[in-house]
Amino acid sequence: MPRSAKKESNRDNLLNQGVSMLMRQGYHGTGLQEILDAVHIPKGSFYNYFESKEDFGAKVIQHYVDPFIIQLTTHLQQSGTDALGAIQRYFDELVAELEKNDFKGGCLLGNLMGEIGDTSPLCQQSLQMAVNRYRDLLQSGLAKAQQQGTVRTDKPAAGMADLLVNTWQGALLRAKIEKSSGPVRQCCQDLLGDFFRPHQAP
Amino acid sequence: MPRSAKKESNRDNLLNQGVSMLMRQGYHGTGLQEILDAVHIPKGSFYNYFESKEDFGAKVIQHYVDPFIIQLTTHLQQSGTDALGAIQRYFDELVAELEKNDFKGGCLLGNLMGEIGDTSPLCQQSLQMAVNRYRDLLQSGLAKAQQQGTVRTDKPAAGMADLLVNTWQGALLRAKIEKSSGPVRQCCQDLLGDFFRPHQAP
DNA sequence: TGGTTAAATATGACCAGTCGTTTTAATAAA
DNA sequence: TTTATTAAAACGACTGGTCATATTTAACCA
Repeated sequence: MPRSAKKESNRDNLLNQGVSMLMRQGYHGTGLQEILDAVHIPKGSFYNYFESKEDFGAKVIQHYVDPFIIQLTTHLQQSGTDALGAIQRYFDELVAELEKNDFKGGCLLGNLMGEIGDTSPLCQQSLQMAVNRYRDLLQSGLAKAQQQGTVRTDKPAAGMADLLVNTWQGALLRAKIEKSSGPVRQCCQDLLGDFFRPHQAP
Repeated sequence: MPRSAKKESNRDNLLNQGVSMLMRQGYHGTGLQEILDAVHIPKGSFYNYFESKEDFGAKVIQHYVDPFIIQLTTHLQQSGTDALGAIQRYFDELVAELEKNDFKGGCLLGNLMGEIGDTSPLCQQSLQMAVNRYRDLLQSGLAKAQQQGTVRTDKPAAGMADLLVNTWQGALLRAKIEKSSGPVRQCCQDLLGDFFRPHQAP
């Protein structure tokens, strides 16, 4: 294996491990040693891949959000005539995975926004970008649903996307401490199934 | 000063300091030494007041929520004929304080739910109780508003209270990383000003 | 092509400092 | 004096980060 490929592989392993450990144990609750042990990379090598723990955290945040963008994009592309249904099915998948994980972890973005969102400038910027990417995609999906007549048009799609993201985050926190998917299911029902629907039947 | 009184005073100082430091820096991001220095209590004395850091965290959570309960209760009692208005004014005060603090900290409950909500059983239980107390009070306020005709009655007050709490938490996280009160203002507008309102004008 | 060297990368011992907690000694109350 | 409480020192483990050394790669000239 060429050297640069191994470096990339190591880097990727660190990021993947970082995602799962930072999500479950938090930023300050996770030591570098713990992550490095898990992927069998020596302590001294860490700083060949990342400038600092803070830099690593910022990169982990970016790395985290990619799969979600892909997942939601796929749903939106697959169901061309029913964007709202695509969004609903996407969130259903998230709920299922949350239940599979016994409500542990939740969302890395939400957890880190709370923990270091206003103490680490690097991570703050990374969180901003990640959340905005996600919100923008959701917004485009809701706009599509508006055109299709399944979502009310008297409110801007941007505002609804923000509301959906925020409520989802809050519901995830509740789900975490209640060990129940009730809050996140309620979130989807209240917003996608009620608030976002057009007032008048067509 | 009698001994027991001083002990209570020390205990209270530790809790107050704990609230502000845990809110700003998180649980694992705050050392006991830091808290003890701030209130001039020797390190060795800490375990006379609390069994462990985790126990301290759980007590801090309980201590945190009391003022909010009082504040909201006061608003609800003062404006007897307009419960919805009381809730709105209460949240307006929260927004104002958030702005005063430059969007730092946010909500201790939200931050700790994300950071240690599923790793510390003691704190998890304390978080559950604190959030439930708050949610229940909000629910009673919304139920009152329903009786007064200012809030829709086709949805249970309990569900709306949960939705409000969750959206507020998520909006606080967003406000924190965007350094803007936009998200929390939007939260109040969307829910209290729109979603919770009766469908038909009277 | 083969051999040499310089640059790039990987490594683990080690740093000073801090963590939460425990033990022990001093102090105050009874 | 006896008993209970407080405080100080010390504990081992661990923190993020550094650095000299070892190893590998690539560039060069013969």
